[in-house]
Amino acid sequence: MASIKDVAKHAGVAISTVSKVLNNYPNISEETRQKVNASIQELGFVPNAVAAALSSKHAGRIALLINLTDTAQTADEISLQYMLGALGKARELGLDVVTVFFSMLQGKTVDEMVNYFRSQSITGIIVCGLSKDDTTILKLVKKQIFKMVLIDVPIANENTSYVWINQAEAQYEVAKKTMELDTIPYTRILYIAGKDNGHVTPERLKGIQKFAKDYKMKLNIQKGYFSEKKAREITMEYGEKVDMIVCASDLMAIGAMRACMEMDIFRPVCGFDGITLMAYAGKQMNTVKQNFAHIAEEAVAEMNNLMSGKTGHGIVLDYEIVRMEYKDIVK
Amino acid sequence: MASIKDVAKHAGVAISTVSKVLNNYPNISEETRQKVNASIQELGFVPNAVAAALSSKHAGRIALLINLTDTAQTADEISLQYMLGALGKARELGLDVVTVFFSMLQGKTVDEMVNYFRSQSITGIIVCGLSKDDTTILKLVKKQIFKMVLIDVPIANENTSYVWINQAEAQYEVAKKTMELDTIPYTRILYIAGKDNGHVTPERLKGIQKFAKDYKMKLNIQKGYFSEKKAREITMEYGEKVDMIVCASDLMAIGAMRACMEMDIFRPVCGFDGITLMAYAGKQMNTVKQNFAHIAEEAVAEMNNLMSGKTGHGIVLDYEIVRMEYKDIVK
DNA sequence: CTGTTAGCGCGTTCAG
DNA sequence: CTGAACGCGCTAACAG
Repeated sequence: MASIKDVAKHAGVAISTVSKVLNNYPNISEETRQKVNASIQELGFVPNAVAAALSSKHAGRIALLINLTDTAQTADEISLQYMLGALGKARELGLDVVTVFFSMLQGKTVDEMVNYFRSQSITGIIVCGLSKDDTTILKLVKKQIFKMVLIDVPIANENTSYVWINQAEAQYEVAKKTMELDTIPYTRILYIAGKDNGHVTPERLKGIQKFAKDYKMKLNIQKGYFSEKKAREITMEYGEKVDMIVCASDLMAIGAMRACMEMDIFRPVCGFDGITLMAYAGKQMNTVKQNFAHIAEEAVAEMNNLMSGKTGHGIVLDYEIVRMEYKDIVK
Repeated sequence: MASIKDVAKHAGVAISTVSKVLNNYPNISEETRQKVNASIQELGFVPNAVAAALSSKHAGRIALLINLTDTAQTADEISLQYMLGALGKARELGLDVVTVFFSMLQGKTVDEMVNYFRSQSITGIIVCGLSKDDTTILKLVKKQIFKMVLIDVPIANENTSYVWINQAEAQYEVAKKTMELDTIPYTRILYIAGKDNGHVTPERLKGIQKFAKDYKMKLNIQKGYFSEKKAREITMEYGEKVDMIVCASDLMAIGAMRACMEMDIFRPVCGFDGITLMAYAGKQMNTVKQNFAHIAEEAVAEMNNLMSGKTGHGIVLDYEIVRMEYKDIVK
């Protein structure tokens, strides 16, 4: 196992010189850089990330904090896509990532969390699925001890940044596209919202409210709590009295659609997220397709900026309005 | 940020004494042990995993290698459950885990993989979703450079071990339970197998073959490649001519069930794995429910054994035969 | 532009 | 049973 010392000996230079070449430091002559790189190649040397992390405090160990919502194992796709994007990008940027689930932090105080992350030499934290109920983690954000990038929670300052899509606009657009499928004018709309404690819920609500206003529609807002069953019950109760059902998540859209099918009525339903499960609803449905892997990639990139001393300014990414059905996914 | 040095000072002992307490070394008086533990509590000290990994070569940084099968985003639940179990148990045992997806290793040679893991100070690797096609990783196993624990691939020696369930027996049992739902004797059975390159496929096949033999049934074996669509096509072709359809995965069972519904025939169908999606098939179905999180926990525990110098002997875990339907999951 | 010298925080002999 | 001393592989001042 070749170490930096071996490379230095092989190239006939000092250890620190090798280190400087590795980290792209400025004051190195092109000649020695070549020489060192040649030795690195020859010995098949790969720098030891652990030692690097221990030595330089600034170095890039980051935690990927994932909130696995107990309500929906079927929405696991989202978490996994986050991870896929984040871990891939991190490796590309040479950052070491520790994956942490919310459940592993449960019951911990802010100080305990700080100790935990510090003990792991973690300096940056990316958070997926933060809700307003996670007060301890929100406190952690406010303390600004670590560089943090939040997904779907717009907070930005010197140590914090975020990545999300324009929720209000997306909610507006998917409703509009769904309405336009029909030529008959709609006048009544049922909106099944998420949880009050979600950061996206009020934004999406704004979107649908603007939509209802723009198109002069009567809006019935019900809380579905991102639950398939709740959405189903709401639809059973109000579905018949509206022209169209807009849901703040795919899972709820599935519940709503199932309710319609069971009542044997037809109402256009649309969802939000674009998970594969959507296709199992039984009928075609519109939804807002988010590219979660890409969102996570951008989050890591933004973390990299933050760690380089740049102030977070937040990143707004694109989405797509798509129409999904069973045959699309079964290949 | 309290370090081991602070703890030592606070407790009035040497650093090494604290270290010994932390690592449960024998020659420490109960009195000093108490004293040190008290200081640890008081200072909220958490050992720095990075420094520990650097210092002791044997120490526990392990990689969790996950194969995200491109075929089924909907089966993400399995991967995520593996991760949940593994990361939780690892934290409990004080092991540092690096999550790695197969896709990040694609195109790498064995030597490159070795370099990669070594550069991360990784000494143990847990592999989820290994197939016979992953020749490079199998070479890595044979080299025995790292301690490895394989899920569903029975290889055991000084540096390798595995965790799995009795595939043949489970396949037999789920078929039996499904048959017993009816009072009419069955004579023809359609088996939709997985991939030839899977390690579980031949085992499950053995199970169904024994079942067919024991109950004197005619067995039609078709390869479904774990594809929902393929299973659907197979069922379209052969479904009508059999009394019962046994599938080597839930996803294929869904495909088979959908085909039956479309052809408007009824045939009992059963699956394998117990993923939530199963409930979206449209009808009740039996399946083999595996506790993936627990499987992963055991894998980490076995890795811990391996790293302590114990020889791998493999671990066989339990499964459950369950009946799933939509209303079970919608809460 | 390059080499020397300290540590990072911890595990591990080996004297006492 | 305890503690001083050394080193893991690397980065980061500081000299030269």
